[in-house]
Amino acid sequence: MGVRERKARDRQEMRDIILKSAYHLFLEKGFADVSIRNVAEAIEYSPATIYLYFKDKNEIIHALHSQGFGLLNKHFQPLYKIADPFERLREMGKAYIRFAIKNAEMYKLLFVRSEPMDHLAGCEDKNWEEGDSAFNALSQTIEQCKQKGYFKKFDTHQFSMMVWSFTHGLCALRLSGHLGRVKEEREGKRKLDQIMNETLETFIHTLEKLKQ
Amino acid sequence: MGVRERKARDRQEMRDIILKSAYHLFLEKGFADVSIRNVAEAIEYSPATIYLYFKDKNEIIHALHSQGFGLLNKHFQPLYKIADPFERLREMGKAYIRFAIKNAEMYKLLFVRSEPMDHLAGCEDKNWEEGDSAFNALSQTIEQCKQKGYFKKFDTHQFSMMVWSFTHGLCALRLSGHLGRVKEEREGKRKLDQIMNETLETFIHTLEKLKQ
DNA sequence: TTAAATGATAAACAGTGTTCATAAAAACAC
DNA sequence: GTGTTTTTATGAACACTGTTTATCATTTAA
Repeated sequence: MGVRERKARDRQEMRDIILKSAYHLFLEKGFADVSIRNVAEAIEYSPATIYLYFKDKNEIIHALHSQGFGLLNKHFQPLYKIADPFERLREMGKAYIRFAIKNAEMYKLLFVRSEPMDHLAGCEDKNWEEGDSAFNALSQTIEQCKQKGYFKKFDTHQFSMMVWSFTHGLCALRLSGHLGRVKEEREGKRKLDQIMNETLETFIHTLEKLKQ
Repeated sequence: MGVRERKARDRQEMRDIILKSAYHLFLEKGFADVSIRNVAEAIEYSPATIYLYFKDKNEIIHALHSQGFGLLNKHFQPLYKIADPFERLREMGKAYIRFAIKNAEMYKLLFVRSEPMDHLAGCEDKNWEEGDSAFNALSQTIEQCKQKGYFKKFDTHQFSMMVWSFTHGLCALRLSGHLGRVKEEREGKRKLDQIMNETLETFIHTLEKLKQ
């Protein structure tokens, strides 16, 4: 009797429907403006029904959070083919920024909002595989750069933190609207995407000078 | 008859009372968990009264936003005495991070939340003096560094953007809880503040190598 | 003293996340 | 097939949120 299995399958299916609908609404209306009632209406169920499949709104957010990291890792995958580690590092920066701009709401969910991290702090024993996976990709690339003569005197972990901090900072300033407020941009001299590329290139350029 | 003047004074006084109370509540309960009704109760007035002094919640947020920049600029003021521009740059980084940690909710209001920037985008003609002031302090310091032989081949504005991106990224990751989730920290090897200092030092160290 | 303007508020509107008793449907035991 | 238990779904409610409006008291102006 596979009735238990079918029920488990049905349950997972329902969870997926809710998540998919919630994600679409996030993309449409932005993260802050989606309510449980919106999701319920979209899937043509009562709001209370959602609470049969998710403990609360945070659990939905966290589920999307996990999916988002999967998406980010997918964006990174093609870059692992790049043999030269420094070139790969540059392309990782570009890919990271592309991801942040193309999936703005998702990026905020992954790296700006603190709710998912708080939720994660609750279950402390559990490792944060998705996050570590992305960070390890960076660390490994930097380690390989070191073997090619870059950043020789620097600690790999600290250097990775620094690179991540810069890249995230650039994306965060862009998504929060602060980048569009700097004088030069306000005067319309440059487009936002151009500023981001130039700033990334400036950063990469400083790293380039750290060879041997 | 100074009745107009007195009324204007009373009005400003009431606005200050509301702002002060709102700020205290923000510090206590965090930005997201403060409502107009909370503020009203704290000052012992009806919620509707607040709307006589502020158009809506965003205007309160934006008023605090302005005050926050004043506070940040105050934190920077002592640093202008430092003669050596590179040393000043380092201390600006430290001061920025100190400010972000000590005034976490305010920092989020200033640099993470997008509402104040959206509100600012509404009145486009108005310059954003407070923000430019802080950014100019950074730009000038970097310009002076260039005169001392640092970053010679770099554009001042782009280089300033890069430095700001890094510093903000570090603070943002800390305040959103992402810094506490990196493997090394999860294993309890290092304290958060130590990580931030080390990462800043790593960054400063890369800049140091860009002399002449 | 009367008329107009201002200040303050209770009540209401439309929305939020969440809980709970109730009703319908499916699974199980006999 | 009947009766019982478990699962699934929901309407209604609770305690909130930001904001608006009609109403009332007070202060200013004529």
